[in-house]
Amino acid sequence: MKKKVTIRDVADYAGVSRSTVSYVLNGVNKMSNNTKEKVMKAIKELDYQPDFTAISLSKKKSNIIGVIIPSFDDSLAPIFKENHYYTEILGGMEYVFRKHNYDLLISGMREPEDCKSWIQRRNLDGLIFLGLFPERLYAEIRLLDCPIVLMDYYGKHGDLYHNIRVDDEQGGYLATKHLIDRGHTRISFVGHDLTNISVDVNRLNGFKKALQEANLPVDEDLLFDGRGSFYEVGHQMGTKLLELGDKVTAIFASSDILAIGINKALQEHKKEVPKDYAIVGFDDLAISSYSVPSLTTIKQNVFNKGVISAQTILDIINQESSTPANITLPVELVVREST
Amino acid sequence: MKKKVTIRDVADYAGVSRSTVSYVLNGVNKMSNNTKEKVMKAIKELDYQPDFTAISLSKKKSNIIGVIIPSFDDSLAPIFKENHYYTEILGGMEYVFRKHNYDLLISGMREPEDCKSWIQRRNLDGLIFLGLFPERLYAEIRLLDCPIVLMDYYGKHGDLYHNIRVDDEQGGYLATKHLIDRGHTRISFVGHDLTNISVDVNRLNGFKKALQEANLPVDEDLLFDGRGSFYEVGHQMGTKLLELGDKVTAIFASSDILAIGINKALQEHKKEVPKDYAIVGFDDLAISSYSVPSLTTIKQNVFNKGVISAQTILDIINQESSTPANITLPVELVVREST
DNA sequence: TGTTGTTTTTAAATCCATGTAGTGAACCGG
DNA sequence: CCGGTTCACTACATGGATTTAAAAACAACA
Repeated sequence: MKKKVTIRDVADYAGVSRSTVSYVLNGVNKMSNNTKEKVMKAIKELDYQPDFTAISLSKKKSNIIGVIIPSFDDSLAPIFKENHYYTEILGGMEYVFRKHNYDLLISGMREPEDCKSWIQRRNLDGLIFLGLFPERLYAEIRLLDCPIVLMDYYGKHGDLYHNIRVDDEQGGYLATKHLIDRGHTRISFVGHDLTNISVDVNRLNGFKKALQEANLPVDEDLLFDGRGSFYEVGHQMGTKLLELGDKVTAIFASSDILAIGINKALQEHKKEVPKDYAIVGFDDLAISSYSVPSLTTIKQNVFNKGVISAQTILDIINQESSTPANITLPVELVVREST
Repeated sequence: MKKKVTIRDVADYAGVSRSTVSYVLNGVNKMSNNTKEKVMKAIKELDYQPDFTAISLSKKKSNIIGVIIPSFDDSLAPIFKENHYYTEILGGMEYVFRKHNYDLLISGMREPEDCKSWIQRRNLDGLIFLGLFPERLYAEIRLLDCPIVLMDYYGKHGDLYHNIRVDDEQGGYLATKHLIDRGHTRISFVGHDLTNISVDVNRLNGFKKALQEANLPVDEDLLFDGRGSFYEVGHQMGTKLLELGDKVTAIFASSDILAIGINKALQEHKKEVPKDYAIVGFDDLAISSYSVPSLTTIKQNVFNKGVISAQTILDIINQESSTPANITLPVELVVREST
């Protein structure tokens, strides 16, 4: 095991002081070309790799961003397993962070105190909250003294933070209007975790708006909501829908996984999609086009959402953006076989 | 912005030296109970959080494990997007690491040199290689002087590393035998990236073994292989299979996503599964049961694979395990609607 | 009381970089 | 040739912990 090459070795080898090496490395532009070359040569010949740990300690900056995802059951596994929305978004973040030499730390979260100590212990440069957390968390994290970006937050502390969302209401509207345009008048809405600050409420609002615009009644009996596994909820709701008989001919599900669960339940009961029931989902995850029939859905560019959240937090860190801003990304209807 | 509480503050507050605080914190058992209590009290009252960065620098240990995933197109996004195998496994790792106060850093990889410098810069305590990399990488990483765990590696450097796999050959065998038991004699194999050291080769071997055992010929024309997007490959191969007419009645796909692509293509051409074609996949990802029809598949406990790889690398770090060992986990046939 | 041995405690060096404050040399105009 | 400025570079303190080696405190015994 050979010893690690440090800045000191480079300095000695090049016959200069450590500060000089540091300056050359950090591009402080006042060294002579001669010295600069000597140092670069030494760095190359010794294969010197600066130590991020030492840099972090010295600069009080870790080049690490923490991403916090709500975990249940003390593990992220069920979320990773089912909700590909999260993993797709992480892909977008990783793409940006890698380019800027940042690393990405992922953690599930139990208590607000946990993220506080996580920041302090790891010297995190920023925190991205991905998903919906208990409302009191948003009050507490304000005190964290660390750049924060929220995603999909609709609660009352929204003005305090940078916030990336898509136009959920417009999405609900487009989905529902599409079904209406196809001639459907008895449309059901299936949501998940429909609290008053979730994305689903906004998708539901879009749903209602489209109905009203078409002078169709909003039948409360056709609105569904569930907790737990998205697929399971969809599957159960699909079965429930069947009991309603011809009171329903179309379904807007607030997420693709829900829609896929519904689709599965309907087909298990020998119903045909889209002949017997039309279904529209939301998200446009990869699996939506794999599905049989492929799923009409509201596409949100999840990858791009990850990219933008990453860029936003880097902007805050570099002081290029300071006043909290809501960024709302557009959505788009993608028509496939399920309608 | 209040200043961070350091070990020095704790020491002053408790009226002892910094070393004493450090000793108490690290459980070096030679302090008097009296001092111990004083220090603990100070820690609690000042809400002291030890700084991992400083600890890393001092101990040369970061409590961070790097997970390297093959990336194409300079981004992990396509992989995260499509191949849920990776994300499910990450869930298992995160579960273990969280319990042990380790964090998980994820990175795509381009060159072996990149991981070398990543380890050095971040002082990583261990590295897990998830997926298949160019063979020369496995020769080079041996020199890294850092605990390493491989997953799904079948190459010639296997003896040098701890290696977690499932019984791929047995899986291929079980899948194929199941199809044979169902009366199929003309069975096609669809693989992905079928190099001579991939998991797929072993699944193919199992496939061949089952055929031979049943005295069925191995028809090279029925063996397929593709590169790129799993779903796309499956979809293309599905279309190709149709051209073979009744030369094929059943398909064993070496991964669920392939199977789902095949299924989609077949159904687009009005073929019925399992009536016209029986399909068996491999992995048992969550989406396999969502699929229409739900997919018969070889279940590998992906979550558990993540758990075991995480535990293994922690064991190496804690010197509880030193000689490289292959761990082969069992697989299991899950029969669903597609056969 | 002095000697020896053990247990606690601490001062100071270390880990590896950054960055402030300061040094000496070259250069300038007068 | 002198005072002032600029330039190129360096010594050293700093960040927050660990850890070695040494000092202090205490105990036991003659």
